[in-house]
Amino acid sequence: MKLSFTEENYLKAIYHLSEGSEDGVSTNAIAEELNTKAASVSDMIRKLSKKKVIDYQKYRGVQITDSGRKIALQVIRKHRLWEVFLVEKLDFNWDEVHDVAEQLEHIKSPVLISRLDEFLGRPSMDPHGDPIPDENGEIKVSPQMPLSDFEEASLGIVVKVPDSDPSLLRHLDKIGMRLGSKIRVIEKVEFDNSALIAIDQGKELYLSGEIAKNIMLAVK
Amino acid sequence: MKLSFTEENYLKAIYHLSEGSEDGVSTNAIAEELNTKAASVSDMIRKLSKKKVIDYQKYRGVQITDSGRKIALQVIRKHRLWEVFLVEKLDFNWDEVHDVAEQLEHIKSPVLISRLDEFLGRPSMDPHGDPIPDENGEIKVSPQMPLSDFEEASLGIVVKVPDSDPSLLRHLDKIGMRLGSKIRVIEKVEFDNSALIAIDQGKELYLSGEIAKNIMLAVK
DNA sequence: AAATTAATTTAGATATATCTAAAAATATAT
DNA sequence: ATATATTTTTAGATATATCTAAATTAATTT
Repeated sequence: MKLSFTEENYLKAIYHLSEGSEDGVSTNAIAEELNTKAASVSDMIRKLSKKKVIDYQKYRGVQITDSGRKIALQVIRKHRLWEVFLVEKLDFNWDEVHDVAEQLEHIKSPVLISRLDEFLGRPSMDPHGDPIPDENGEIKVSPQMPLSDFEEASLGIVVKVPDSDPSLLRHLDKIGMRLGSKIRVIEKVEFDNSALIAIDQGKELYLSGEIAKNIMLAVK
Repeated sequence: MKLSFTEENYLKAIYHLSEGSEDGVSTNAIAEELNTKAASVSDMIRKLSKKKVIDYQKYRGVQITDSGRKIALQVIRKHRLWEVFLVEKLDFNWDEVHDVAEQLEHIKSPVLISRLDEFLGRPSMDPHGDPIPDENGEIKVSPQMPLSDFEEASLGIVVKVPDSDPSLLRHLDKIGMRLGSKIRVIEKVEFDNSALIAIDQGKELYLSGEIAKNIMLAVK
């Protein structure tokens, strides 16, 4: 199945919009996501439906099919692998990679992506902490544990912080730690369970054991 | 100046076709190069002419302008840098890279290519021995001629092979000839223009005149 | 349930790309 | 130099994409 650049983008948008809900995706939602008009979406929907990558009944929204989901996940896989390449190999900042990856994700080559994956050391997540689907479209939810359980010299990405405690969140904000932040645990202090960490390859600082217990990291 | 994928391909074709000759490039030649019809070429020519990347007078062929050449050379630069990446980093064979590079060359990003160039160690030629233009479109050339023009008992180094013909590249791979291979021309057969050569001071073998014409050697 | 509002589709308009066939211009041969 | 052949352009056809505006369907309110 060969899809155009635009068709792939529609499919990706539909995939993202259907995540977390069983309902069909509305025409208007797709139009908004892709900065286009509902009429254009209607046209494209009929086209994608004919290719069996979505299910569609008039006025009822669309559902992505298994084959459509597989394609969308391959595009997402490519996008995220390229992001890893840009950040790890070409020293892009993670806020600079999106637009380029948006182009690179549409390159068609049977071997390119598997070679790139290997070259990058088969990473499990992109620079923002999002998981990278495998060749079959499977997403492994990466194992995660509190920062306090990490060994010295290990890496993790912030995936969860307690949302119930404003004073903690304010502090995290102040030290520049947010969801997706890359954490390197440099040293663990036995005395008080505090830890010396580096955030996003930047400044080093000590974190109390109390805080470290409350920050969930995905193992990298 | 922002050109579409297709416009860039036209410009690249016109650049290649005008190399080595002062005459304008004919509509038919462009059509053949791009596997399209003369009528379509006429349309595109008017479009590119309006953008001042080519000069054009009806029925008189086209000449690439300085600004057009600059754009073409940037596309070529991108193509060749990506080829280096594919071969050096992703272990592609040099006969596998052309189609992928053909896609990658159209990725638009101000920083991507300079970062890639740096990552690859600012290479001066691609895996086929073609020179890589710099950011300003300058090409550094070394004196070279086809193997078929070499005298008996002369030496050369493989610097270029056509990147468009996988069957030739596969054959060269099989006989152990690659970029940088040291070639000694032992004997030239007048009858069919074939040549007896030695590769890297190793085994001797005959090369047809057809192949010899397509292999560029730097004079040693 | 009827009326109103919102969402979606359809119809038709506009723009673009690329083709075939015919016309026009140029090149070549006698 | 004229006739013939070739190349190139133009005109018109077809296909595609995307928009606006109108029509239709569904959802919400009263």
